[in-house]
Amino acid sequence: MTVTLKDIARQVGVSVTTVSRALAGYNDVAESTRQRIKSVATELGYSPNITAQRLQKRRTDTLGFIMPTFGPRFSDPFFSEFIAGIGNQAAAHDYDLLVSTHAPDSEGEQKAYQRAVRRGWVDGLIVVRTREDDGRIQLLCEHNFPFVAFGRTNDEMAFPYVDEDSGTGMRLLVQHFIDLGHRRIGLITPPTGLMFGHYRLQSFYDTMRDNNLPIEPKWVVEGDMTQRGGAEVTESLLKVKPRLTAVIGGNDLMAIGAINRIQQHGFQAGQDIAVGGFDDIPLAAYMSPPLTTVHQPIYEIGQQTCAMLIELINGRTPDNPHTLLTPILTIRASSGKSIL
Amino acid sequence: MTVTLKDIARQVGVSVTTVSRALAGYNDVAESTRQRIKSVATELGYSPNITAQRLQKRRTDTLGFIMPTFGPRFSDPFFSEFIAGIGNQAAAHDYDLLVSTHAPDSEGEQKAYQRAVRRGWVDGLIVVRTREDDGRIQLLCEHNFPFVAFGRTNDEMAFPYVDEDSGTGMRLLVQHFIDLGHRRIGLITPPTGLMFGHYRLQSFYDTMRDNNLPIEPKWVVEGDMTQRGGAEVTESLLKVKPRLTAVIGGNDLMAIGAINRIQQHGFQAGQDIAVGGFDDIPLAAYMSPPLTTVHQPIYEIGQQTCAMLIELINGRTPDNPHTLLTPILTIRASSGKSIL
DNA sequence: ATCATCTTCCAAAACGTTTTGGAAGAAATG
DNA sequence: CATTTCTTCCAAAACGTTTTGGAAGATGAT
Repeated sequence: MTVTLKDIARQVGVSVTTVSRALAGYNDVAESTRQRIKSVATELGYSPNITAQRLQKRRTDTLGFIMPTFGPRFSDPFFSEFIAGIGNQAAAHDYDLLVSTHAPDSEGEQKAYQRAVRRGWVDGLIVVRTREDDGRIQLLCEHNFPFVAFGRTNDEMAFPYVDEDSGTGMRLLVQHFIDLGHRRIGLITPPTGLMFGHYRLQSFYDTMRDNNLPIEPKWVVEGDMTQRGGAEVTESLLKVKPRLTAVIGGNDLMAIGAINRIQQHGFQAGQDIAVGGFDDIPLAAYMSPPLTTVHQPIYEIGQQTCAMLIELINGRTPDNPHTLLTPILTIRASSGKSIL
Repeated sequence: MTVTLKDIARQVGVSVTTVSRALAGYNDVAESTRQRIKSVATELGYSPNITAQRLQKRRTDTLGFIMPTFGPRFSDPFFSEFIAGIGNQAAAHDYDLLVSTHAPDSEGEQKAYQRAVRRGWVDGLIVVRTREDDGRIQLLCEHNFPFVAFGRTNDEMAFPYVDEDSGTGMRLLVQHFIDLGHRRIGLITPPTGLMFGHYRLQSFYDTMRDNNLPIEPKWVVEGDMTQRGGAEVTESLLKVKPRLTAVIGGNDLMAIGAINRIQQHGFQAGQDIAVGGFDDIPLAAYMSPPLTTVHQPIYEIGQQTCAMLIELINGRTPDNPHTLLTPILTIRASSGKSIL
């Protein structure tokens, strides 16, 4: 039932070629013919078949984003903001965005990436939450498939990425606490294997050492990036003696979980125990107490990542294929006052 | 450079047809030939060109989801959970999910829908946040395009949807407050035009009336679904004399904004002023005070909506094209104790 | 009048797949 | 032996577009 070039051609009494070229705006078709063609086209309600165009052009004008979701049920404000960033950027360049969700390092995820590297599904991929020895990135590099990552990796492979300078972010946060007089600071790290967790953990150690502060192994626990997980592991941090005076969450959700558990134990977050987070999700400012956190411009990162990918796909080399964004420490009430 | 059926055919010394049918598992090709073909196929690393398949099959095996984002920068946990729901369901049925973001009722949104109804982009659409006189739904109905909505509309057009029973949800919440002894209850409504806002508002009025409680116009203000907006309009609610004893947010984010502003004014949410929300986003339980809210199973709604759409696309009539989910009131500390 | 140059058009190939409608030969049936 | 029925294969068409490489006629230059 859908109307094709052939239909128009028949009606106007001209070849398919001419119709195609008339509509595409080539100048080798008489203006009068073009007008007739155009009017018939709109009359019949013609619109080109996208799939056919794609087959012919051998490109899909589609970007892929495989969301690493932890657990089937899943909600992280990080992702809705990030998707908005890449989505808007993609739309601005007339690209579609294909999204699929898979648990990190799962079989489904692997299949999805293998499907992707076979040309013809999407023109390029956006990879987030890079991991140590990241199989996804190795695969993409091997197949020479266009992609841009949000995050670096430990391999020495060269690939384009945008990343926050997690190390600096952590340093700012820890130093802030130290400057307030804290000596015993706990840390809830992201799951082992995530690169940004690695940088943050490393920088946590470094900053403490640079300030000649010792760290007990018990001060560092691992969370799963959710508020629930953050709350649970906070239990063990609260058992530490002598008591920790500050706790840092590897992301805002875990920090929020920590605050929750701290208050359940009868302490005041921001007074008895200072708390800091990472990301500055929109809700961070609306917690009570409002959360001190390292601000990451997620939306902009999404935009930049996407823009870089589009450059890459179109054969241009991005001017800065290794963008490192310096984070800003946003101080709010949860870090409390000086305890000196 | 990509390997096609033709390459395999040439190498094996057989026609393209035979290769295609061998790989597709038809039984009109000798087992020995099939084996040779298969081994050559894997040897060459063949994978079918998806675009060509789509052109031939005249279906894209792709679902579309046009996310109504308020403002360029945007973050709502609702959406990441919803996307996870539809995404997983789509993947389970071997469908891809195409996501694009547009401001509600914007020109871009209109174009996106118009693009969609032209067959060939996606096989079906998922519509969320239905509106009064929803132009999107009218368009889709006119073009007889397969879609399923999360939410009803005021038109009497028949279309498949999944919806929460917002009216009942609001009734539960309001009655809960009334039972606790509240008489002056404020409401922050979602933006005018959103159907679920309409139901909630209506049910708010109804429940108050059924309890013989009057409502002052000043008790009802409109928010924009963000925590920030919720906080701002709470200002005017706090000016009401005699003082409101309870405030309901049209969604959790606005309720959180309200709590924030209430506490800035020196009141204790849950003690001086009770607060309730809608959605039960994962963070709701981790607020301080934890938020009393109407639980919506967003992930499941996403799954159901998607499953229904796939039924529809494949020509099956869903067994229940008008699913209404009964919400559950989740009582936490923010609604406080009885004030009688 | 001849040749070169525009202008306007189009047939055919191509993109990579699936499906249709047989054909050729082998095997089974009468 | 003559038919019928399997088995195994394939050429060609189809999906709807864009691009290539001209061709035919008109116009201009000499």
